[in-house]
Amino acid sequence: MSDEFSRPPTLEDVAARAGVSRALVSIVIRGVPGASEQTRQRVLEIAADLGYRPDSRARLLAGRRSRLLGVTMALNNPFHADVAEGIYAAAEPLGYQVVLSAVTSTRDSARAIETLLEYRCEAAMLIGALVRPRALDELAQQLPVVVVGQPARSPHVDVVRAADGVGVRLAIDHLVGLGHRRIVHIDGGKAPASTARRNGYRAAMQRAGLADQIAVEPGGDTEEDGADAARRLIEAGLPDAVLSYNDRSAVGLLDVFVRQGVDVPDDISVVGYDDSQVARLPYLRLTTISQDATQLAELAVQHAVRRIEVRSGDGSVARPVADRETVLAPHLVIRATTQARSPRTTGTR
Amino acid sequence: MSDEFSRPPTLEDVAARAGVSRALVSIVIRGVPGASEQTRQRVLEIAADLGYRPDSRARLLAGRRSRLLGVTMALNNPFHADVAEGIYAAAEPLGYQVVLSAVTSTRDSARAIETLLEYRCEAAMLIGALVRPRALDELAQQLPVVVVGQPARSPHVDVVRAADGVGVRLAIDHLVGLGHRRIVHIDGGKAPASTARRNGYRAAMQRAGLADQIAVEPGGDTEEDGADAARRLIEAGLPDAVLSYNDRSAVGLLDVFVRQGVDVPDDISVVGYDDSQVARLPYLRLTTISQDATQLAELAVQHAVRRIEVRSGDGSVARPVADRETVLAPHLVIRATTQARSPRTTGTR
DNA sequence: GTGAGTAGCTAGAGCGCTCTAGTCGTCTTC
DNA sequence: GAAGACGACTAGAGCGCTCTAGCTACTCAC
Repeated sequence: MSDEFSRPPTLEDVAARAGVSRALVSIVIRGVPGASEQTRQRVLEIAADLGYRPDSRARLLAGRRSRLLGVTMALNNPFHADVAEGIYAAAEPLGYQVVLSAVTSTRDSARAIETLLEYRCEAAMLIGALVRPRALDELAQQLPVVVVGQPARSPHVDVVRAADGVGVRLAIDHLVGLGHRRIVHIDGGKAPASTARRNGYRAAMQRAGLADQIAVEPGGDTEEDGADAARRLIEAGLPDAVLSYNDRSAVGLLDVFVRQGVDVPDDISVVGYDDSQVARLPYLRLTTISQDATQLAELAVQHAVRRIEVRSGDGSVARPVADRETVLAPHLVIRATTQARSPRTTGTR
Repeated sequence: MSDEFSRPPTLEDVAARAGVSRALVSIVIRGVPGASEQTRQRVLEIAADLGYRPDSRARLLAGRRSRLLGVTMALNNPFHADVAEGIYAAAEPLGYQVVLSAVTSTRDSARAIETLLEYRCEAAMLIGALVRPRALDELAQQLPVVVVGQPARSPHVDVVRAADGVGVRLAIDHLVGLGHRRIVHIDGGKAPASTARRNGYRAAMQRAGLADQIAVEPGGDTEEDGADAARRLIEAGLPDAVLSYNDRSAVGLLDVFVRQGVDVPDDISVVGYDDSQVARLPYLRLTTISQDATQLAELAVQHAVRRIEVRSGDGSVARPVADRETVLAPHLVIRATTQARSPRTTGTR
């Protein structure tokens, strides 16, 4: 009873039981060629019988490569969670393992990154990284770095993100196609991508011949910001449609509209941004712009792996290294909050 | 340029530069006694200068203990995220590091647990574990296991969770105190804790002398389930108040109520369960029952550490081991969706 | 002056793996 | 039948740390 949990078996134990060398067991366990089918079976059986489980600390230490992909993320951010899920899914088929290091209120990103370095990850993937450019550069000197979901200043890191301008234009074109002309943009304020989205909105309106209709309403990235904007909009007279900085803000808009008797989409069309979980809620069904977290994740893993392999490849003839930055085209997800301007004349599809 | 990222410095490198032994540098880096203040400073300086960073793989392998706490969680679950944050916060002061292993759509809990074992964690903490009792028992034979947020069948694992019966009673007592009598429970269907909450509801109603008012409306754990229930409620005639299985279901209820012109809380009071992020949204302000993820996390870490230390302590005189299960009392969070039955006579506080 | 105690340091044996450089026996090839 | 190739296996040197045991020089009590 005092030995409730005994020391886990090692390669040595398996080797002894099988009457072969440690090295051979290692070969069998790793599934590499170099053992006869017969011994392979026997060793595998004994290993299973003993409950042998490779010790990843030792394995990592002894191997010349760790095949570890470090990922930092904010635990409470659903978008980060989606990307992280995608990274797991994309990394395993390529033979890489993922080390998650969370950024929380008691654990800043510097600490999270430190952990990745201590584990000797081969690359660091920073989701929505809140890292100072200087620190980013410094990190990039130690291992390949991929920033996911945001632009980054540093020329030494890879970036995988969605094109804000394109996303906004998709939304505007959709609304214009539905016959709307007075399309207001609810701004994101100080939030990361808001400048890009605001500029994208202006350009898209201009392109649609609606330069005279350009109207940016101050906002932010929370539901409350959206709700405030909605109240001002109602007071000032409703436009045809609204393009919100993000889904959260759009949810605030919708809430106020519903409570004030403004029907969406009969009275006004609303488009969000992000295609977060909330946009898909059956009672919300928000039309929005999707950043496709899964694809972002896939590309981010590709970037990371490419950098790793360039680095470990022979340095003599430098392989052509692809672009530092991959910008994805977001796409429009049409749900129930947008509709043609005058249902009577245009029909609702 | 071919050596863009050079091999990170080791203890050996620092020792050579400082003209001392590896062991002494180790002593300094770990901050344990055994070095003079003078050498300590010098070594630390050189280490910083070289950019030395301990290799956790080697450290883990060499030490007799890993001081690692393994945590499995569903990445996209906000409640899990809250608990994980709490675990990080509680573990570090005790000198334990956290290894996160995510459960995703491409990575089941067995795989997640496997990873924890390969890292030789000293305990496994399973948040909202979807693990078969048999597998749980098997796991518990290998290391201490703490299940967080859910009851568990196995007598060999620790459990830290909130008391559903108490939570429901708090909600009912609150509503009764506000003068409500016709209080309907929207059921959770097949969801984990729904039986406990349903029974708690019945008991609490009985206790309040409202046995004749007991009414359980079928539901589930999503917004849609809540919305369906709301529609049926409106058709059948509104009760005084509703206690929902969880916040998500309550959000569905609120949405339908608002759209149908039912005023909350004037016409009906609504109480959710979980105190998830959504309940706190400024435009929702849902009265709900909080499970206090932070405290759950703290207690879970305490359980884990206690088991670890009992195990590593001398097995001769078994230390008294506390209860396997800690059940926390949830508490009521009063927000804007509950109100006294008749504001005119009772006042709203 | 001797022995004990102590602070500050080092040597060296692991930890559980991977990987290189073999060895040994059997099969081909001309 | 000698040379070479190949498949199956082993020995042993690390990987970068921690930890025990021991060594040296210095202090102090008696």
